[in-house]
Amino acid sequence: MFQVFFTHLQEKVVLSANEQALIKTYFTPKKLRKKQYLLQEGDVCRYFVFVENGLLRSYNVDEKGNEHMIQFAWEGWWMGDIYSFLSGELSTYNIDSIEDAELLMITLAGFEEMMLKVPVMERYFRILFQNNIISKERRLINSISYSAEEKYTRLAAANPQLIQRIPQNLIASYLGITPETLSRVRKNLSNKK
Amino acid sequence: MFQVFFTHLQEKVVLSANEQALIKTYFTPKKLRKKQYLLQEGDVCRYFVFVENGLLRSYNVDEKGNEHMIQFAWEGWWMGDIYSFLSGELSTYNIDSIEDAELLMITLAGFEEMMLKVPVMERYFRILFQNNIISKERRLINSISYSAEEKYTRLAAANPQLIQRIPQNLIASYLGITPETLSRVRKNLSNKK
DNA sequence: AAATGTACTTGATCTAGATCAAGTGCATTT
DNA sequence: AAATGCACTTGATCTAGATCAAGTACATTT
Repeated sequence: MFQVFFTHLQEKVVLSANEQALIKTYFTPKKLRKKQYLLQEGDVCRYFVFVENGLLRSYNVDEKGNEHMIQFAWEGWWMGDIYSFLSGELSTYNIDSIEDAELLMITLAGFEEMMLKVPVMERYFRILFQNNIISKERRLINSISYSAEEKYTRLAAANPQLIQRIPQNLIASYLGITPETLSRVRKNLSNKK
Repeated sequence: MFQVFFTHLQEKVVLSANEQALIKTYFTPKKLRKKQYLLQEGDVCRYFVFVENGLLRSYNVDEKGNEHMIQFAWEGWWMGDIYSFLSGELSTYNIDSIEDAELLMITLAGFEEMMLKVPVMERYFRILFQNNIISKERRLINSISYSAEEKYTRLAAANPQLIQRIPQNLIASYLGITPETLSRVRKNLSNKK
């Protein structure tokens, strides 16, 4: 259950057996079936979760009922509404699973205590967040700078696994375009070849 | 020269006088005149910089010559191309100053050594990056979910200082809309009142 | 196996925002 | 003080992508 987790941690920091054992105690495993919610808007995000396997998504729903994909997370990724998690404010996010998933969950109290007891986790999260900023910044540049077709081809180039694994209508939403436009963009690209 | 800097640090972590003295040694002060470059595309981003005062911007320039604002940074903010800084790869970013600025610069070697010598800086940057993720995620949601008018009003609500301090054409670029559209949006909003 | 639902495609139309173009008012340079 | 150059505005037109609508193909439920 902690296999992917510790593999992922050890890619960024070195952990002793003692530290690993201690870290484990802060997490609660949880299984989530396809389509089940982990968080619904209006609730507080009480857990920051690591995905051992499976696939989750987070999204907002606007006044017209349209979903806007914020993030996808599969094996080795973290998921949550960090703002709500840290501040205790109500979340506007929905989080549910696209595929059956196994998760490791930590509360805010656990998160904070773990940092004090296992200081190397400060380093781990510093590096994790650092990388996250880089990818969010890229997505942002993509979003403000390019046409629908370019957004898609750049995403496909930077993140081919995402294209294979995520349904097309969710990719469209992730890019901020309609499913119809994405369908036409793809048709267009396949004709070009 | 380090006033804003240590005030900012102490908002997030506690530092002894010794730690402060040691931290200082890793930074080089620099003054940057209005319109001067700190980084040009094609160069490697050798410094991560803290803005003591003044105002910087980072942006990409696309094939058509259009600028796309990535970030603004004034007193108390950090600026750089984190990806290029950490990886040593060439940057696509340009960074220059909108207002005369005083900066504190650290190299990658300095950054890494500082983390080892003053471990509480891991915590500082973890918290800094954490907050940065929250604001980038908001900007991203704004970008994929809303109309030009909504993008502007939401930015103005979340970040009124930005509206006051940044020229309108740069705000337009930051939002991913044209200056003409932003001008019309503002006219429209002032008529509504 | 039938029925229902959902993802995706394709076509027709509409519209928000881009583009192009000209004009105004400041600020900076000479 | 004149001249040059931006930032911003306003108008006219164009277009990429949204919306609306219908049809097809799987997948899931009953």
